[in-house]
Amino acid sequence: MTTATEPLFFPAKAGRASEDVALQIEAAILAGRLAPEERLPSEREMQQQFGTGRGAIREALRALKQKGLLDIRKGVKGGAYVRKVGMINIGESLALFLKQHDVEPLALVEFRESVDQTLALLAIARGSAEAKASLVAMAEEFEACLRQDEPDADRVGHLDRDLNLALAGMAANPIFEWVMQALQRGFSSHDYALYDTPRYRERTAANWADTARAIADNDPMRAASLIGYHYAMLRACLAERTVNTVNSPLVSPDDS
Amino acid sequence: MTTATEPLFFPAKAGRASEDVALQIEAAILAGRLAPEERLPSEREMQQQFGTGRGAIREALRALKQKGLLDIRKGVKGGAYVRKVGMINIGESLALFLKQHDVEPLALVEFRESVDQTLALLAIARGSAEAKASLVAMAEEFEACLRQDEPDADRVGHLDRDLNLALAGMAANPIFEWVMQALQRGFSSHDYALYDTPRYRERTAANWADTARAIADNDPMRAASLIGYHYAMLRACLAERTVNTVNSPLVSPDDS
DNA sequence: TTGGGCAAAATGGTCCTACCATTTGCGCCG
DNA sequence: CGGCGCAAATGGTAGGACCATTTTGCCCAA
Repeated sequence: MTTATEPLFFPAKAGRASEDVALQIEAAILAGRLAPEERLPSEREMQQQFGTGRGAIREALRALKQKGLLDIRKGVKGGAYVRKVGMINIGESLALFLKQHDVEPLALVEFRESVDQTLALLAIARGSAEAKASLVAMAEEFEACLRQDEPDADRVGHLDRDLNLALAGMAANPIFEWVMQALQRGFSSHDYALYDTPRYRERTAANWADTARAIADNDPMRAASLIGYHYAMLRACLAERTVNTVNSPLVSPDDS
Repeated sequence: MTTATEPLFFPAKAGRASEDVALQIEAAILAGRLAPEERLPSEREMQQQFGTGRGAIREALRALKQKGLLDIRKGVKGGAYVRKVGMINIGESLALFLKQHDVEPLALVEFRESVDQTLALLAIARGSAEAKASLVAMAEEFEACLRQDEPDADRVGHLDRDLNLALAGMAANPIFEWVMQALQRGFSSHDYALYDTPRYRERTAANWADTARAIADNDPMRAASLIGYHYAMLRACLAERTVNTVNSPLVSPDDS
């Protein structure tokens, strides 16, 4: 508490001033010296603290914003705010990857099946009774929603997403959550295909509910079997719409 | 071929000029209008094509560089070059995530074991005979390297990385390669712990070689068992260095 | 007293201009 | 013929001015 106005930033320099600035700010964030939701000094202030031009500051902030660490607002009370979350903008990286390589849907399905199988095991082993009950409730709500003649596509997508994330959360492993979060954007559009096809819709919904119950009942083999069935259906469904959707958007970047 | 000097970029826009510029360039890259290794116009040229100031151009380029789409060089013949690679800066995202949440190493181990098990199955099923032979050769070279009294840490790290990526490549699924690529940075530092401990070193090397042979012999159960053993050792090794390294760097960002 | 609207201040967004640093390549000189 | 250095191209930085947006609060009117 000796110095209330700790410098926090050193005058930086080395030809790559902007990178230096970015590194210092990032370090301050990761070290916790800048808490989430906290506001950084204004550009004109930092320009003096760093002893550099405003352009360098702006480029550093732009990079950190792109990196997902900052949130920049205009107007008085504006400025750079430290972003709280972490999982964000990962999905964007995967979306970019999918766009550049236009990877076939089956590869995505395959990967997700692998993750889901492990996830089910971990969820059974570590999920609390409440979490398991909640998962079953969600799955049954999902089932009810899909049984309707006119399912609300938005709601279906949301419930499906929540189900997957709930399952990932029960595994008590942040990496799985991270990957799941990243994958959501990329494959949700394919999952929708499953729900759009009436023939698969009911079976898929019932299967989800059965899977949730198997997890709640601590029956790993049954859960694995049901998950396998889910993806078998998804593969079949995708096979049916072979070259039908030649150039579907696949993923939609939302730059909010 | 009607217009040799296709405009390629529209003059744009008010308010969010830099974002607009970034979007146009990104779109041009993803649409293939800008090929990898191709060089964009100089900042001073683009500043005219876009009808904007140079600062806006620079901020856009900075964002795209951070995004992993561009590579910027100085001097004459310098400028912005479209990056060829695909796996881009995913690893950086994960490294950031690990730093922010300081996730325990065991979570990482757990996830990678899950991925590796699937990877081995896919490699057996899809890997060509040449690829399998190559994997065995690499594993044996790795083993030889680790048997030395004074293993070259750099070389060990490189070989370990190449082994993992080779395995991922044999799965013929870009997503697995993508994830593996992402995990390398965050994980390698822990793997090194295994190789630094003499007691585990030889066993680990031999185990890698055995695993490669099991894959080459199309023996999935044996491969699975060996992989399990690898991670059992890694867990034990990590357990031994419990709170010893309280605040180790874990991952080191290299902004080359 | 209270409500609404307007003005001022803070702050990011942009443009401009000049200059510095680095890299490449060409031409000059030995 | 060859090496060395200078000039041009280009990104990197500095500083200043102005615009756009948003918040705050003041002032006037009902």
